[in-house]
Amino acid sequence: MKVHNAEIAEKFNELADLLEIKNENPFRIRAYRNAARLIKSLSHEATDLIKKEEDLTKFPGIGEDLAEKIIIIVKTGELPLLKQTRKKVPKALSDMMRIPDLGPKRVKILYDKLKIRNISDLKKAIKQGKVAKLEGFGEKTQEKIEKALAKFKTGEKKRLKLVDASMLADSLVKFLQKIPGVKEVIVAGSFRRCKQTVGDLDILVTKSKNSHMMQRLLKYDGIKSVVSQGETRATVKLHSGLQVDIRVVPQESYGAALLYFTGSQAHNIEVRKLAQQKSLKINEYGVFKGEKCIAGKTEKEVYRCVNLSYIEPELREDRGEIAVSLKNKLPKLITLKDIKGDLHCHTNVSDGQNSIEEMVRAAQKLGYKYLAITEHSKHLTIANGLNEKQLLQQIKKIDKLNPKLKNFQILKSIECDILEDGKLDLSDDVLKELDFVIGAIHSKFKLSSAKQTERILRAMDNKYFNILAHPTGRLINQRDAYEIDLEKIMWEAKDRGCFMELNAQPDRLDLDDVHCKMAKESGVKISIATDAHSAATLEYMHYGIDQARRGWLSARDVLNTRSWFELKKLFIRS
DNA sequence: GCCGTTTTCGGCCCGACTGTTTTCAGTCG
Repeated sequence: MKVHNAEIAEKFNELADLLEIKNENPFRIRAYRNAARLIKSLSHEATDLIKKEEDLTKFPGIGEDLAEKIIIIVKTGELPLLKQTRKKVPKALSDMMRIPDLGPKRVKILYDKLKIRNISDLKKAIKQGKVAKLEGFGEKTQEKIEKALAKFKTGEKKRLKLVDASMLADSLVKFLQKIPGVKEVIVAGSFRRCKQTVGDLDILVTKSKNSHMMQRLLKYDGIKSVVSQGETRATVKLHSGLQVDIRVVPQESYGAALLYFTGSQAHNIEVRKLAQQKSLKINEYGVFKGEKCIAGKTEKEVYRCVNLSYIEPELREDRGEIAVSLKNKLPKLITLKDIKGDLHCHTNVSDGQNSIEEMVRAAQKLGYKYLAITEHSKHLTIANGLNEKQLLQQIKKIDKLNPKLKNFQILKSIECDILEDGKLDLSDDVLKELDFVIGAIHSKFKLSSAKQTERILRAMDNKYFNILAHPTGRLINQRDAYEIDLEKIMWEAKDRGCFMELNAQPDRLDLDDVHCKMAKESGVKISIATDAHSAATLEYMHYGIDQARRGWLSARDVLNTRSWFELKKLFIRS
């Protein structure tokens, strides 16, 4: 069985939890956590790197010992040190640390004094009022834990999709901006870094001295409860369950605060380490030389203090951006303005809502030069997929429409099903009449990785195949990616002159950021496409751009930053 | 456990808020 990066990371994280409860050296614990984070963010499976005998110690934070441990996990699926540690500290204590207000210290006290080994022990002890009597706990803490327990379910905390968080953020930001004395309001955190999902919102506010922003904030009708509230910081929960942290900072600290609250935490730590090396100190109020503040108004000047060129928020994940920025070699990231057209959308001929004409008008309004109409093919009956005859009719219709358009081209295409054996759903006789062909998997998601990979490679063997749509098939928070060897597919796509899609539907975002970077490294160009099923959703393009930027993509890495004239040549396979 | 114009030891990012304290530890981001 192949061990995935996420499983390796999980083992290191659990080990870190247990060692923390054992009160071990905090820096050793941090090393395990750093390693877990690093492994999760790798664009390659550790299993594959080890197979290729690559030296894992080249990654920052991985030394001889951790490299050896990763190899053991990959080879045996086990981490001996973790097994031993579980004998001294029960695994369930690590789960208990997920409960708010319970950290390693309190979990240890509960375990030592009350023999609490799991959640149900904890519930019992609270009922008997034993927890409140423990040193360092008290009535209020017991009450808080009791409340948290009522909601606590094991497993990952649900993160909101960026599109959903966006609606909640917009409305709150508008409310804050109307409060007298409030100057700037910006959502920082993972939202500003455009992560595909966000766990909470971090909102940064600057205001005049006499503004009673914090008091007025509590009048916002979206707030369900107040977790904490001070002069410069408040934490509230919205009715949707989303937690919001609001921080007030002085105007002169705006840049330093924005940098700090944008994160990621790992990125900030690296920046601060650089400062430390230069005997500077960076906190959310500025850059300090001794007592003296030497920068802080803008993010750019904070970065400059430690010899870094400005790093776009989407890159701040500690995935190598610091080292590249030191050399001033960061890529110029793609922007929405670079996009010249959309290469994937549906009309009411298959399962879309609008006519071709309506879709075209919407695309022109967005300033595009072309729009590809890509209906489903016949195998996808549920979506009114087209057969050969129907597709030929649509081709004719588009040929009639095109001469009437000024400075705009409708492209003839199809989102053709890839059948289980890797054949395409429509005959070559019709496919050859199209400007290009998108291939997609809409069935048999459960094939083995080897079979699914082979299926896609066979489809790409067809010389009319150009772009692989939503390559992993995942739906955020709903459906996992199907098992495929994406790295192999990318190399083979490059070989055949095929391309990958970044599907910009907010619940797909497929390829994701890490895979985009992998594609860039493989030399495969990407089509950022909305897969719009209505005129309005052609505007989802920016969600794709967000992830592309997180994947380090420049305009040249993306197909549809090109004119149709230039693009046409890339679609002709030799 | 990692790392090195402090290179094999001795450091390792930094501050706000809460509750339980009476000056601070724990948790969180």
